[in-house]
Amino acid sequence: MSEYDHYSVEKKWQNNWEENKIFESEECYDKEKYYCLVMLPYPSGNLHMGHVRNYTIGDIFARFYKMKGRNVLHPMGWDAFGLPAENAAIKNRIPPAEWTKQNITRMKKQLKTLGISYDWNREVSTCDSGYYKWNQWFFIKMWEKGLVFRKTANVNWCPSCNTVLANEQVLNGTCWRCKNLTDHKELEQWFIKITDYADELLEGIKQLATKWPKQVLSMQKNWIGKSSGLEIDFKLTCTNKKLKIFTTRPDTIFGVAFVAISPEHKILDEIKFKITNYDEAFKYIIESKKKSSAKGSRNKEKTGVKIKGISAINPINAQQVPIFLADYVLSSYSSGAIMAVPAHDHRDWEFAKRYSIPFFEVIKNKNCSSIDREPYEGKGVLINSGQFNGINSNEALIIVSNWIEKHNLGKKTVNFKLKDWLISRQRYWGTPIPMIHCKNCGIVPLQEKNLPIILPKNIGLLGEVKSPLRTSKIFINVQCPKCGIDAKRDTDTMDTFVDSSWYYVRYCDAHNCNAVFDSVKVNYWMPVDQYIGGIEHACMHLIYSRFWYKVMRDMGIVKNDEPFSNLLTQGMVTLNGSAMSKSKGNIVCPDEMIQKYGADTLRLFILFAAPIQKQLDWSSEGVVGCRRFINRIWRLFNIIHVKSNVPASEKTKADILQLMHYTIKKVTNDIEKEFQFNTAISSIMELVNFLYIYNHHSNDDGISIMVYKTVVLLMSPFTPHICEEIWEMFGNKKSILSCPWPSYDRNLLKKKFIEIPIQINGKLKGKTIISVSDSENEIKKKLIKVKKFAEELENKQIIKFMYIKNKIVTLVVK
RNA sequence: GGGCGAGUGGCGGAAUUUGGCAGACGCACAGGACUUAAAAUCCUGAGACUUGCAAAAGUCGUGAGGGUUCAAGUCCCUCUUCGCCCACCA
Repeated sequence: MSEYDHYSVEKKWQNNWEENKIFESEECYDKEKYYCLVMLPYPSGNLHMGHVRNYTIGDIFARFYKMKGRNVLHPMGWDAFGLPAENAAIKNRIPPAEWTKQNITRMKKQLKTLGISYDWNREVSTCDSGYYKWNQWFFIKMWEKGLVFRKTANVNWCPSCNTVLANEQVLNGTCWRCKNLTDHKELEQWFIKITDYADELLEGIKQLATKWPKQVLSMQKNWIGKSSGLEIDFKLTCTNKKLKIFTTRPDTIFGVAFVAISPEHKILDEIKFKITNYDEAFKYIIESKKKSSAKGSRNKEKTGVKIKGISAINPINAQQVPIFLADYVLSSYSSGAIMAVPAHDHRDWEFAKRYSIPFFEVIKNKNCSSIDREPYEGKGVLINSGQFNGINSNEALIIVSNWIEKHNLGKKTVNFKLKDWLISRQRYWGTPIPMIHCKNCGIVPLQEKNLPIILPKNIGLLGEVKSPLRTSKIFINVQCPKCGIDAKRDTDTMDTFVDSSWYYVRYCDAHNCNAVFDSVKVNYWMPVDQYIGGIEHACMHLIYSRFWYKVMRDMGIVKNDEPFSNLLTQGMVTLNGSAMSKSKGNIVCPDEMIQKYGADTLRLFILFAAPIQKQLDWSSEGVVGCRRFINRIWRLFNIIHVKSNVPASEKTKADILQLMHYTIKKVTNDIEKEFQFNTAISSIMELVNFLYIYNHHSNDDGISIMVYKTVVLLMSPFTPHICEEIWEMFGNKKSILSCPWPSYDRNLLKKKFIEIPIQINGKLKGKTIISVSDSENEIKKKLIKVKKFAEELENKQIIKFMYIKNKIVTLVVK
């Protein structure tokens, strides 16, 4: 038999699968389903090793569950809108649509050479009008429900991408895509009211507790950032205006030393005539604005300015306290103002120290450390707190809150860090927003029958232009659907995260022209049984999708509360420790590997090299080992038919059968429960190694062939091409995918004889073979007969003899 | 500063669920067989140190230190280093 020729075998089976439509899911709703989904890629032009890892993982699940008899849905599509296409267009003068299409064609071809089992019938591309029509449809539905709204706000602005960004898309003050520093701008924009679902998004985390990675859940929890507290009105002197502050520590209210407000606080305009040092304050406002948008906005140095001529009145005891403008108070969180209690909050403490503001303690510190040296942020008994003295913090939280509410001075509230989702973008390559601005009627949504609004093709993209759609007169000018007068279309496009917030339901009914999808189909396939992707989407895509699904549920078009039952986040593939990216030019392209070693080898290697949740630093060094293993499997086909003239002993036979059943169990469990593909593969390697030895020493081909077939079946999700080929060589006419996944016999899992270690005084002194049915006494008798241990125990007194069943014998001697 | 996770041979990693032979499997390495030779393949070796011609024996060993236990990579305490995420959220 010749050396394994991966090129022709892989080509053969890829064609065979396509011709026989092996990967198409059945429209058979009484069969148990399995929906396996990988995060859809952006068609950047080339597959990199991160993609290979991601899609191979998905393929293992898809093929495994198919063999387990499930009706598997394993679709693929393209997150095709977005800025890189536009940038490429500006740079190379290729229309974004064309550039995107070329890239999709190329990447699809690459995916096929990897042998991933996608049902290409359900392919979606978010830049197709047949897809984005439904973005527009959702937008209008949400507008009708009040979930889409327009407001003027201080929004994040990326000067390099020339567009606004959602909160989630600003990472450490930089743009999530281009990594440039972002700015703030006061602009009127489209928002989605994701905050309406903040509580439910948080609650839902409990439901996902064991099925999503902890890290993702804690990131989401942190991002949603719920905190319960009290909103309190502080009256101001010299005016009848009130200032709302938010606190989670009402128990410290007697310790308020000052009130701090954000320099961007709106009340400043209303009270400016009362401020005697307005010039100074105004200067500070301008400066802090500059600082916050400048580089390194996360400076820890707290600065502020005391407002003169006006003070705040603590409602609990009518004490007057000074008001400070302070840059450490966020304008975007709650009311943008706080009551500062330096004795019990480290930020207020730092500020008070810096500006020499006097303060005193109101919670007794158990550790007796002085508040002059550090603030005490723990709980304790109230002191210096008038009628509340002697009460415990936890009780005081409730009592003070009730007191404030009873006297109409404020109310209990809940605050979230989560902000409404800003979804308009001043870019071209995205879904046009289906709204019309009419002088008479205001904002008017398009009628459903007029959807989609097609994104016009002939737009001159010269860069630097904000909202390129403005330049198209044909696009902009329209008649108002309500009153008929000349009106203008909205020229912004939607954030591309809208596209990916619901694509997983579209796959269930990918080409429906009449509705976003047929609920019967969606209710069969959803939720996704296994979702796979990178952790970088923990707080963007994965929150948006959960939100969108809940909206669809409330629209009555889907059931359930959560879209993704199980989530697996694979680690990044890096090169010399840094992420692969086009701009760094350190992308390792899979094509070369596939050509040299074959897709099976590459798939096997990328799973074997490291646990999938961990980062994998790329090195092609171990690849040969995987290729060797594939060759060993290939060669076995001939070897098992060559009979040796030595009969196998009963023990050897029992051993190989035991190992085979153990391996089936191990591989099944590793795929199904543990997501540990590296150990699944190594256990198959052990079985193969043993099979080589067994076959060498035995004339029994029946067992060899049975074990070999099992190996091929177990390997087939990992290395499908070679396994199909061998399967066919055994005379099978149907794809190996139609063969049931091997099962194991519990009775054969256990060995009859095992080798166990013997410890004396905690040190390993030797090993002995025992029968699993031996009792402690039997073992004791056997052991004393062994010369070595007898010598070891000479002149010594056995204090303790322990036999831990089938694990260890341990002696304590003196 | 807060949260999550991790530290095991020359390297990737296994064993942590339920305390019980640390280093599975693979890479790289060394020796051997086959070959005119090479590649490929097959066999053998290998944590470190000490003693020994050798067979072998002993000591140490999972980031550091301490504890519980007959027994700790695994459990408890203290510390440390690294990675990721969030970061003045009152």
